[in-house]
Amino acid sequence: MNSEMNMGLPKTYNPSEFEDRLYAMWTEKGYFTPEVDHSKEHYSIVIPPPNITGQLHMGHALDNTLQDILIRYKRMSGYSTLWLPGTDHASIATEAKIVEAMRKEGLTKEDLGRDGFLERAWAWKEQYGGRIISQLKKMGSSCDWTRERFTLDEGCSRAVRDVFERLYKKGLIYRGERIINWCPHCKTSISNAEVDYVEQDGHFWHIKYPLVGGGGYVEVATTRPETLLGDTAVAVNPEDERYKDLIGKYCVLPLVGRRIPIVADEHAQLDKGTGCVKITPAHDPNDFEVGRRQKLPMEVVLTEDAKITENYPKYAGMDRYEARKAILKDLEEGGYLCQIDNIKHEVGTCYRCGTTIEPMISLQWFVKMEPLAKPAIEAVRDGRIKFVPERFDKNYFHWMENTQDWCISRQLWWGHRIPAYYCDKCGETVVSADHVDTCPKCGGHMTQDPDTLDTWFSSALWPFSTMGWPDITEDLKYFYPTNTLVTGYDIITFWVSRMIFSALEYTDSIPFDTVLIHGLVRDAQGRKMSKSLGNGIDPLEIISTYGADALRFALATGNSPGNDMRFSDEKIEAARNFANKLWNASRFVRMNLTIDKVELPEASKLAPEDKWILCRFNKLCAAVESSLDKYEIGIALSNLYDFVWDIFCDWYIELSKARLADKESESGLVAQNVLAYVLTGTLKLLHPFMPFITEEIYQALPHEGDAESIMISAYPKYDAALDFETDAAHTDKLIAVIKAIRARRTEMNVPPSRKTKVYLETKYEDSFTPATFPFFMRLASASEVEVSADFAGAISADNAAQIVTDAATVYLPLSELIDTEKERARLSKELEKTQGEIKRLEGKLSNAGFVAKAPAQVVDAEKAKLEKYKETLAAIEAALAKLN
RNA sequence: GGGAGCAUAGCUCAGCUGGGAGAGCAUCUGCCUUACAAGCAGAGGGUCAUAGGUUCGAGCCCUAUUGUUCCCACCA
Repeated sequence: MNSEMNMGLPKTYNPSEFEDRLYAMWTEKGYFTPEVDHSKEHYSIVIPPPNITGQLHMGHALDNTLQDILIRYKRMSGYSTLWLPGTDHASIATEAKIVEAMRKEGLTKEDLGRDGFLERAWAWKEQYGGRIISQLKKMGSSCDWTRERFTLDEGCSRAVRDVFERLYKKGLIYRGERIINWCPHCKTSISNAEVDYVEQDGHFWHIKYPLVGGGGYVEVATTRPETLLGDTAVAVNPEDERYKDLIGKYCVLPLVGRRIPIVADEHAQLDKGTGCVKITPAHDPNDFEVGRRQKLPMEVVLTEDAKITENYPKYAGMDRYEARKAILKDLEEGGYLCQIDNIKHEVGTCYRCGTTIEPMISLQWFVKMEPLAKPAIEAVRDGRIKFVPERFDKNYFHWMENTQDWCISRQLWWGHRIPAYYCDKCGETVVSADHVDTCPKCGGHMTQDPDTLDTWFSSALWPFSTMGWPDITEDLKYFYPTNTLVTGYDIITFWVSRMIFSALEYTDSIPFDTVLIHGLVRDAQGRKMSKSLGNGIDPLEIISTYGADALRFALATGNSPGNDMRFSDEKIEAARNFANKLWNASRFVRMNLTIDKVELPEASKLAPEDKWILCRFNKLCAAVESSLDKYEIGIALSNLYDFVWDIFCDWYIELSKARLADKESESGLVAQNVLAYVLTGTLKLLHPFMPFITEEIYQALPHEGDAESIMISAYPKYDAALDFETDAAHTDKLIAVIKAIRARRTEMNVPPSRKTKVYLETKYEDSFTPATFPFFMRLASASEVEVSADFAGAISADNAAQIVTDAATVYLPLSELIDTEKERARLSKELEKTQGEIKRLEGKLSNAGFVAKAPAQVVDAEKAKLEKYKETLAAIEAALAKLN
């Protein structure tokens, strides 16, 4: 074939040559931007907005591959499809990054001031915030970039202020002094969800607190001895007989000398430690509660950078760990330290920086969760929102049912500033979405709260804030609620649950109906990919060496919802090989096409193998659709893989070659049309998974009368007219016989170059018409073929290998290679095996319980199997008889 | 302490509502058969973790056990 015939398809598959070009073409044509078309159903997804600080990693690659598959599938299936992209301002992460960069220049936040800092932050966002977006484009993500949003843009900010005001007025947002998780490194509060508990080695220090007035001591134990400075009581359980007499008495706090009461509180457990607990209300969440119940004073001993306060001059200014050492030394010298245990315990750390968090008493803003959680639980319980796989709803329920009030204020500058204003003069608090300058009460000047909101507060509004809410825009009316949310199980609590209660509260609607959960992408050894391990695989490098389609294929194949997956070189190579296979099969088809318009010939003109491939293709359409509708993306893709490789390439293309020898003949033209029809359809089915290669090939194939781009063509559907099941059975028999011949020849070490005559003894002569003879010559090394219902002794069994299949008995005249004894042994073995099967089936069918209780179609299938085995048995017996 | 997942071929994993186990890679054998050696044709390899149970029938459902991973929880 010369190269002009091969328009648009170079000999080697080189994805980097066309991927960017096609993406630019799609964008230019505006295919990613949907119409608000009320005659169509909508399908929408909002992207989990990546952090502007982020670089594309395998997690994003997987998440976006899955979303793009769904979006492209729905788009081709006739929905008006919106995939709304954007990025997250990521308050802590971004601020930390900028502060770090400033530190290198010798600058602090305070040096720049709030406005100066924000200016710098925005400049940083302009410079780097788009990086991840361009990386998403390399993946082929068909997001509507004309609708791109940012959690800190004007619209999202307005939604945030609006929600804050509403919740405040409803009493669902309040400000109060609570124990919060404080990160001494980030110097901000963080929510409970942002605390990671990691196991660490630690100690249990047992300390004696002498009783006032002598008469001994109480022994308490702690993992954080430095908090001793803040103790304002010792608690014992009211039921504890050992300490009954001590309740109401006082002990002396070692090193400090403060008199502290011994109180009775449920918090102290009888069977734990000594039964006495030191109470530090300002630095421990439990103790805080005890302090409230017992009306204990609160003693703050740590500053916001976790140093001891001025109140304790001996330790003032020491870091918490320095202070711990110093205090332990002093305790020991004072004879207060009585025992040290080594323990492993879970220590709370900041999920961003890993610093051990410090529980602190602090004035913060909170969202009251209980009233919001209730309807959110209900929405999942009654099935309006579905998790895929379902088991993740347990996670969700557990979190929602036990969630505590959400601390939303952060001591950061980069983020949504809290829309609360305090009067400088009278102290009045006003919460308002609009800026407030003067106090409505006294006319004094009002100052806005300096704090900003938790990043997740704005992410929680993402599905509707991005569509213009609180305005009721056309987009909101048409595309909201969205359909599918695709995300990893690691952010169900952070994000998914908060979107659900937010949407229900503010928009009176669910935000999406399905949450598709995927797992983590791990490395080849199954380890989490992480910066510190340095085992991360860069998706962009994978794209540049193997192509985006291969990456997408590797991530989607064999991936089942909710499960982690491993990524390895073998996997990506297998994916690339598949792309290459598809490429070459397409080249074959393209170079054999003389037609410039593809039309499926009428059924009467189709050869059996045409009907066979059409029938298989048709079933594939049904299987892919049903898998995709169930979010079984991995299964859909493996069906496609098998079809392309085993069915289309290994069999149909090979079978078509005989007729393509004369392309202009009627049968040659039929073959061309069927080849092109099935290939085009297969490309369409594959397009959501591998958008680039399918488009590139589609453009090289004739597609007159079809869409100008594969991405806006119609997704192939099951078509009853193509269900040629009975005709396809002929080709199934043909394939079975060819395979049996090949296997036998290999077993007997007959080289492919040695052609043999094939004698086919069969009662299915319809399946083995002379039109099938060339297949035996091409695919089974046949020199010629003869078919008969019964060769009746015309062939000597001593001179021919006998191959028994349920469709035919084949004789291969290979006289000098025949060892009668071996033949007999082989046939006897097959006989035995077949008899075993028959016995098993007969047993099953004579089982009254089976026949009575199994579904009729199962029983019928078993009966049919039995008949087949009986036929095979007869054929083997005949073959054996001939050996004698 | 509570909850969940996983355990299937040498490796990595599929296996949909129960009807005699599959793929990729690896291994072995033979092929440059003009789309593809990133390929073609064959082959070997599994008491589906263990023990019970339900069922006519269990990789699949139930119970327990073992190993493993993860999530949640304020254990002084």
